[in-house]
Amino acid sequence: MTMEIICINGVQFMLREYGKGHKWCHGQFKARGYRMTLGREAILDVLAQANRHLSAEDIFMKVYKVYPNIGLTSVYRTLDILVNIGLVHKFDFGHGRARYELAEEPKGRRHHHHLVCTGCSRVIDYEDFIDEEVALLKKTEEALSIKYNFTIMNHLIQFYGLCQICRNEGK
Amino acid sequence: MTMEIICINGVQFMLREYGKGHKWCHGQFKARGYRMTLGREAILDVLAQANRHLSAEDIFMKVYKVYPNIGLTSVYRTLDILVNIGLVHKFDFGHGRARYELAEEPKGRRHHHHLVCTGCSRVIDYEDFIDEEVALLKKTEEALSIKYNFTIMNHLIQFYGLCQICRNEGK
DNA sequence: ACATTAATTGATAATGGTTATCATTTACAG
DNA sequence: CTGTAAATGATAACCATTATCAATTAATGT
Repeated sequence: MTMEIICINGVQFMLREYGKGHKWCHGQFKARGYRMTLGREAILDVLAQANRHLSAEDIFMKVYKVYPNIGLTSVYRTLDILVNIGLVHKFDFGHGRARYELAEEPKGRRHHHHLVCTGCSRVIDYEDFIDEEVALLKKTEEALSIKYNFTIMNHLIQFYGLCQICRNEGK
Repeated sequence: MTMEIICINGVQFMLREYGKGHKWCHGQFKARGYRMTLGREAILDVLAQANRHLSAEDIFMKVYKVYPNIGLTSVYRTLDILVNIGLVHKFDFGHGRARYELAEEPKGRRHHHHLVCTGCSRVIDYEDFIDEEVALLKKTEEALSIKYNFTIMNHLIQFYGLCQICRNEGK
């Protein structure tokens, strides 16, 4: 893992390279006229280290531990920018709050889909696609792009049902 | 289309058979200890006649025209029951409000997936699956069921991107 | 380094979809 | 017809998200 020291507002930061790392994120921000701040840096850090889809409040609390000046509003604002840039995916499992996760998966995590339990709200990620599945998905996206003249940027695939525990409770 | 007259609270109602029709819905309600009321009847009617995913307020307004006694609260309550029974699917396109549609598709409509434009929030339904797609989806569901011991009841597949209009505006 | 300026911030209030409360009404079994 | 628990609608509460706005700050040019 490569490292680099940068300096924001007089404070030194280590830029770790998770996949397309922070350095790259900085570039993306800058290129679009956004400024890099301590808060945004910390939010990116939290997202990069998370291994689950976090809610805005989850992110706020994690950032707060490291940077207590953070405000919930800024978390929402930054997430909004990140989603628009395409760096972050925003999901909704129907539990009343949105969930966010880095589009470029750090730590070797890969793209995954979700199994959502309608009983206990648990969400299981699975990423063990069969090659056939990936190939067909790609083919489907291409066909849809052409047929509906629609540029596909991302997809969301969720299976709803009951996990083992909830199924047994239903007896 | 078969018809049948029933009587709720002294008022006559025609039970139309949309796919698994109202008669069947009544049975589902009763079997679970719920009562059939004018409001619920009207909500089912609206859902059966809708050809797009409606929000709770959409449904409220449509029902109101036919049954002005309806309250928004009851719409939410009934939808909640219908979702739990499995008669209605609840979607969230990330626009701040949930969308509902009958699981058993009336009027010959079939199961479909969504193209969601992140620019204008438009939602395009498509139901022209390739046979291959259906077959693989089924296979995937079976594999996931076994691997994660998870009973799959439903799935949600959405492709996010830009429609023609929004893509051109982005220039 | 320093000054300038517009982007960013956080505290606060407002918004809006959904849910809880509760007294009244109503479906329906006996 | 009656008893009773389910269902209702009006209202208030809830909670995630957004808008507002004065104060702060990152980045640019000097």
